[in-house]
Amino acid sequence: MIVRVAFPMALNKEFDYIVPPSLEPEIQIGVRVKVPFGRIIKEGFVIDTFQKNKTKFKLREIEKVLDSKLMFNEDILTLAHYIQNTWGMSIGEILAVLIPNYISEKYLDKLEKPQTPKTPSDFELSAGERKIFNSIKNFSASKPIFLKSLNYNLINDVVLALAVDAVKNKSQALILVPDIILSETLIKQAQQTFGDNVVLWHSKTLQSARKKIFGSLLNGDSKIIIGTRSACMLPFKNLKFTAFLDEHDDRYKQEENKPYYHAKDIILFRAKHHKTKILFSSMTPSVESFNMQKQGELEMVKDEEQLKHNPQIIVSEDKAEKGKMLSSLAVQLIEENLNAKKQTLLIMNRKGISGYFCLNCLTFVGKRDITGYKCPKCRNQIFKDSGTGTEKLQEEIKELFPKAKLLKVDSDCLKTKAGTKKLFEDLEKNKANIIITTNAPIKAMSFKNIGLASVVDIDWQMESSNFRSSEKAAQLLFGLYYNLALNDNKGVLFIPTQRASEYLFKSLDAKNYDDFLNTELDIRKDFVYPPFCHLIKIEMESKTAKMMQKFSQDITELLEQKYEDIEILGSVSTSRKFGKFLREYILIKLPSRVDIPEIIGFIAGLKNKTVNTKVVNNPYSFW
DNA sequence: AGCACGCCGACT
DNA sequence: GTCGGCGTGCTC
Repeated sequence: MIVRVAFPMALNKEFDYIVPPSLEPEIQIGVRVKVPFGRIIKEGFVIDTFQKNKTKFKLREIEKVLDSKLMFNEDILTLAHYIQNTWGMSIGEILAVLIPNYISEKYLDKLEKPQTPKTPSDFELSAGERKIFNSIKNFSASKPIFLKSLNYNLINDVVLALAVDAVKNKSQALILVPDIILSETLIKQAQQTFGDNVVLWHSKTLQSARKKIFGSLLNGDSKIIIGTRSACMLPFKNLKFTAFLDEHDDRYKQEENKPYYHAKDIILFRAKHHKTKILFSSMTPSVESFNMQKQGELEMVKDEEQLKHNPQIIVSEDKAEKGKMLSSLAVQLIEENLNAKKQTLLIMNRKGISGYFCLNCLTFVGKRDITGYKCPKCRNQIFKDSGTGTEKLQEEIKELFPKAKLLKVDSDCLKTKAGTKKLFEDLEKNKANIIITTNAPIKAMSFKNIGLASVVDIDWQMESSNFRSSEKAAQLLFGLYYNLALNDNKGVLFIPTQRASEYLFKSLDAKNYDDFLNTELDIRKDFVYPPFCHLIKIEMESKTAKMMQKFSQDITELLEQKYEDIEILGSVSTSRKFGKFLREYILIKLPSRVDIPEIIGFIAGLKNKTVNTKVVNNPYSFW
């Protein structure tokens, strides 16, 4: 017998070996083996078996079979092939991601018969919720369903009811959320109803818990998994339902580490095998989903929520004084809001610093690499940064409103349960007067006391080179607007901008998100951006600008020669330096989703010693 | 990706 | 002489 073995290394090739007759009974697709590889012995995954040598090579023999239980099944192998073709990684590397070393044989041995699911206490749905639940249930699994609603409680109730309904038949349901800490309400509600059969999966889930979850899923237990994006790759046995809450959230795309997958693509692929019903929900749908809806690729279910009041939206071109962040109108609005004993929410995303101060003599030394740098005045080597945008804003607020209770929410605070809880309590109990935050957890926070919300640096967000920047800005602004509108207390949304004539602000002024989506879609079509083309990004990193330039020229020429109908943008340089490395990227526009594996493979083959590359299919980040 | 071979310069 | 720099080529 011959086996095909995939090694967990960045080599897009598999290797065949002879199985000595004594080991044949132990061999199956899904076990790991020890084999001679060149001069060394390596561990690899058996991904195929044959009777005859299909290669021109003289094969060597495997040395040892490492597992008596399967480490992966057909479903996971199919998924691995899909990931390889779509996101470009070797099968062995992908399997190493999908089947981490925490599956121990011991644990798999202990598996029992599938547990019989506990009967959930019947889910209480209101009449309106029941209607929506039924209409979603009546759709077949052939198209994803979009639940458009402004009511978080309704979405949670309906999604949980659908999940509970799906697992009744010895199957599994997955509820994906962008952020686990901000999904407390949903999790508590799920646990109350379904107890131990609710399982949480996120980056901080402990190894011991992961072992249990893996074993349990492989065992086919009925579970409702609530998790962040990586949960889409779990070894489900019979996944009958998947929900994407806040489907427009970019955190469903992984771009830092390989594989650079999008959870939606993974689930859409796996759904074919599992016959999974897919539900997207959001109050501000992504442009991609909106287009799918227009193309008839989505079933639409709308919940017509009555807004409690109609917040005033002020889009203002008033400039702040030089060196200041707040215009006089902004100051006036904050003051009025303070007098009305309501909370002010100031959102600011700019994290960059403008430079460094010498800690000894307070000389400003500008924005520079301070490693080993000495202060020109006092030769001191210790520096402090000038503070981020939010810190400057904080100083300005303190000066203007010394009596106001100020709460600064940094992204670190939102990473911990305690920090998030404290923030929500402070908001709920009206402990803070002015809240400054970098990214607003608007979905989970209380707007009960908020009378004024403002995004201080929306222009900066929109100036980014990301073609999705308008969309992201719109989702933030409309999200704020809807949340203000869902509360009784006559909140005001204040947007300082120098681009008030942009279509985003026209749609915002008209309080019409669909209008924004329509315009945005037209623009994407005119300029040929997704969903009207497919993008591949090649990131390059090099110490020398010359090598990088040559490499990007070569790559562009080769691609243009080889493929018709493609457009190549760039290279785009970035001011960001990583140590001594310069970074640039090239964007490739493909007319449709054709030939992606081929192109990714082709690019991967264009290696250069002095230029490191990273190829990202369907990129979301552009620095 | 690893790993070895092999061809060069610069040290005990 | 030999230690080590990295360019090249191969692994079933």
